[in-house]
Amino acid sequence: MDYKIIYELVRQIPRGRVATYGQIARLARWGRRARHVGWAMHACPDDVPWHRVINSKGEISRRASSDHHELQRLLLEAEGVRFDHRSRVDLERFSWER
DNA sequence: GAAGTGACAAGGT
DNA sequence: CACCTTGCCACTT
Repeated sequence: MDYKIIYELVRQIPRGRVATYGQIARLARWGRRARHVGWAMHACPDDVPWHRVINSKGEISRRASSDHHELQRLLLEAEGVRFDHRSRVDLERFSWER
C-alpha cells in the first residue's frame, strides 16, 4: 500500500485546523479504510502534523502509551484549536475544509 | 490460512 | 448528546 498519499494530505492541513480519519480516507480515495489512516500515522514521518488528525467525534484517539495524546492536545491548543470541557474539538469550526 | 486486533465511521436507539 | 452495532480491511499472531 501507499501511505504516501495520506502523508501528502495530512501535510496540507493548515495550522489551527484538524481533519478526521474518515475525511483523509475519502480525500485519498481509500473508501472505508479510515481505520488504516490511523495505521499510516503509526509510521508517521517527522514532517507530518499527525496531531491534526482526530476521530469523527472530535476526540483525540489514543494509542497504547497515554502520554502522547496529552502532547497532541497541547500542540493543537498551541495552534488555537479549542477544546470543550469534554476534551473535544468543535468540528464545525475547526475541521479542515479541503 | 484462520482468527484476533485496531490512532475509525455511520446509522440506529 | 451518549451508547451500541455493524461494516471494514491490512496487519499480526
